[in-house]
Amino acid sequence: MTKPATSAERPARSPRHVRGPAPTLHDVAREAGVSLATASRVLNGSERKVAESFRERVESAAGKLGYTANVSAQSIAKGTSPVIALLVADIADPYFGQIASGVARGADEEGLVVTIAITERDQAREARIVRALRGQRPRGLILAASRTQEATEAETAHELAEFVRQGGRVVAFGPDGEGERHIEIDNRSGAEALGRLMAERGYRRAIVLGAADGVRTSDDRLVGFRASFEQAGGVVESVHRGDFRRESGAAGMRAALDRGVEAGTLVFAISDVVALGAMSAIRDAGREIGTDIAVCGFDDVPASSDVSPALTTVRVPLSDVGYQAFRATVDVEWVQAPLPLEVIVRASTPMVGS
Amino acid sequence: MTKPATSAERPARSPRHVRGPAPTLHDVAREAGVSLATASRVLNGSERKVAESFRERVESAAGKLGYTANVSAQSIAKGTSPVIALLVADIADPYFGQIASGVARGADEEGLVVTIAITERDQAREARIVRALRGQRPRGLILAASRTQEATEAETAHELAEFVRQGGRVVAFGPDGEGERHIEIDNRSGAEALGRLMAERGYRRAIVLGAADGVRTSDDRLVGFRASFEQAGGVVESVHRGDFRRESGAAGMRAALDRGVEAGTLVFAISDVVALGAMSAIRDAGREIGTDIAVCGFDDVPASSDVSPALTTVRVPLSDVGYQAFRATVDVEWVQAPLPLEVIVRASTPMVGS
DNA sequence: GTGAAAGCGCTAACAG
DNA sequence: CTGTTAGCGCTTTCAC
Repeated sequence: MTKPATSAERPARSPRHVRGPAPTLHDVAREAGVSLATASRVLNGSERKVAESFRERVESAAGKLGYTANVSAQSIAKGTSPVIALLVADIADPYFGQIASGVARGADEEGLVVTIAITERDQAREARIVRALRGQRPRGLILAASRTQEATEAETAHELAEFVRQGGRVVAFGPDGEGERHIEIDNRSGAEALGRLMAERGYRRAIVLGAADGVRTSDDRLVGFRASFEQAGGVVESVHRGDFRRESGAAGMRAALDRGVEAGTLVFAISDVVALGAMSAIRDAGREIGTDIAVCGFDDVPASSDVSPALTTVRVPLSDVGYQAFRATVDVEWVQAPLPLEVIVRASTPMVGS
Repeated sequence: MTKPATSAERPARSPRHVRGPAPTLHDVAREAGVSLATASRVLNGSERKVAESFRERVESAAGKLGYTANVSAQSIAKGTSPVIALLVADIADPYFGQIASGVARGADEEGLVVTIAITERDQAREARIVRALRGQRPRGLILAASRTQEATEAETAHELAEFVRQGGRVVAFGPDGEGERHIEIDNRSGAEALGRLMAERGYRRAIVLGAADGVRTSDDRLVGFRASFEQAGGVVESVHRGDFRRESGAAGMRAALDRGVEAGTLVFAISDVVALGAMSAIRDAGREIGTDIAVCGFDDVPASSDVSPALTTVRVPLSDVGYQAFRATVDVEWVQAPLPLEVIVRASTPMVGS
C-alpha cells in the first residue's frame, strides 16, 4: 500500500561525498525546481523549447548530482534500445578482432552501444547466446561467428527467425538467406585470382588446408583456387580438412609433411591464421618456407606481414566488412558497398626457379 | 486520458507468422491464463513456489509466443543490470583482444553481458565514453585502455569517481588508486628477469623502444630492464619514445638505424606489437634480426611465436588478466590471483658469439 | 500457491 | 513553453 512517492516525500539526495544510488531525473528536477518533463527535455529530449534560464538550472543540477540518464529506463520508455549485438567465435582471433573494430567504429558514429558475445565455435552455445541477446532487444544482431555451416544450426535459426519476426534485424556473413541481410565477401573470385597468380609464378603442385566440407567460406575459397589453378595446368594434390584455427593449420601441415611434400609445392591455407600454423609446422619439420615449400593464405590479418618470409595472401578489408555489417544493421535502405579483395604477393611464394 | 490497458482490452497477440513487437510477460500470462506474477515467477523469479500445472502452461505459452524477458525492463525493476563494460584502446590489437577474451569468459560464467567500447587512445573520447557507459548502470567497468598516464585524465577520473560513488565498481590496470580495484602486472620484475637473461646471453648494448615518459607500464618495464641489464654490466644506449603501436616501433627503429646501430645490439621494445614493428624496420633496412640486431619484446601476443626469427619476450597471461579483471568487478571479496610472468627466449636473441 | 497493484526511471501525449 | 499524467515491461510486496 505504498503511496506514490511525491517529490515532497522522497528523501533528498545525499551529499556529494556519500556513496549511494545513482540520482534519477526526479532528483535533478527537484534540485532544479522544475518538473520532470522539463528536466527530461533539457537533458535528453529533442532540443529546443526550453527557456534558457530553466535549461541552465537543470544542467547545473544535473552536473552537481552527477546525473546520467538510465539507459534501461529510456529503452523501455522509448520502446527501443541503443544496442547492437555482435556475435563472434573468438574475439582474440585477429580476423574477428578486425571485424569487431569496424563494427565498433560504426556504432560509435551512431551513438550506439555494442554488446559482444563469444560462441567459441560451439553451436549449442551460439543458440543460447542468441536467445540471451534477444532479451536486450538490440536494434540489430551481427552474426560474424557463423563461418560454420551454410545453413545455421536449427536451434539458432529458430531464435534468429523469432528475433526478426519481432522486428530485429540480423546481419549474417555469407550467401543470401530469407529476410535477413547478408555481407558477401567474394571469396571465390579472390581465391581464383590467387590461384591464377600462383600458377603464373610457376607453381604446379598445391595442397590445400581447408575447413570442414560444407563450410561455405572454405568451400568457396577452395573451389575458386582450384578452378583457376587447375585451369592453368596446376594440380591440387590433396585437401586436408580442419577448421579456421591456427592449430588446425599446424596439424594439417604435419599430416601433409608426414606423407611427404615435394620441394616446390605450394600450400594454400584457407585463412591466414591457418597459414601461420602451417608455417610453424613447416619450420618445425626443418623445411624452409618459400623456395622449398611455398605458402599462401587468405584474409591478410596484421600478423601476415610480420612473419618472415611474409605471407602471400588475399587482402579482405576486414574492418570495412565489420563497418558494412554495422550499416546493414541500422540503415533503412541498404546496399552493400563493394568490398574489393586484392591479392598481396609476398615472400612466402617466390617465383619458381628464381 | 488513456485508461490503463487491462488484459481484456489489449489486442491479442498476432499469429506467429506476422511480424510485430516482441511479446511481453503480459502476453504470456494471458495466453497461459495466469497472472502476471505467476508468469514472472516461473519464467524468471527465484525458483520454487509454482504448481507444476501452471508452470507447464506458462512455459508452453512462452515457447509458443517466442517470449524472452526484456532485459531493460528487468534491470529497472530490479534496480541492477547484468552488464559489465569493457573499455579498450583498440579491439583489433592482440593485446586487448586477449584481455577481452578473458573478460568475456568470466562474464559468460556469471551470465553477464559485456559491452565494449573503444577509446582509440584518445583521452577526450575516453571521458565521453565512460560517461555514456555510466548510463548503462553496469555492475562494473573495466578500464583496460589506460596504459596511458599514471593518473587518468581529470575528466575521466571525475566520471569514474561519480560512477563509484553511485555504487559501481571500476577495475583499472596499474598501481593502486583510491577506492578502486586494480590489476597489477609486475612489469618491473618481468623486465628485470628479461634484462638479466639478456645480459647472461652476452648482450652488452641495448636500445629501448618505449612509450612516452610517464606512461606507467612503459616506465616500469624500462626501469626494470635497465636495472638488471646495467647491473650485469650492460648499457642502455638510448631510449626512443613513442607509444604502444606497431608503427611506433617501426618509426623508433628507423630513427635508431639512421643514427647507426652496431651489430650485436639488443633492441628491447616495450611491447611485442612494438617489437614487431621494429623487426619490420630492421628487415626493411636490410639488416638481419638475431645475430646482427637482436630484438625482444613484452606480452607474448600470439604473433610473437609466428614471426621468424620468433620473438623473445616476457609472457603475460593476458587472458587470465582479463579474467581476473572481471572477477574483481563482480566478487565481493577479492584478492588478485597471481599473474606469473615468464621470460620466453626465442630465436630473436641468440647467444652472443654463437 | 496465486493474484492485485505499486512502483523502477523515463518519455510522450495532453492540458494549461 | 511548462507541468501532469499515463504508461513502457517487469518485479515484488502484500493480501487472499
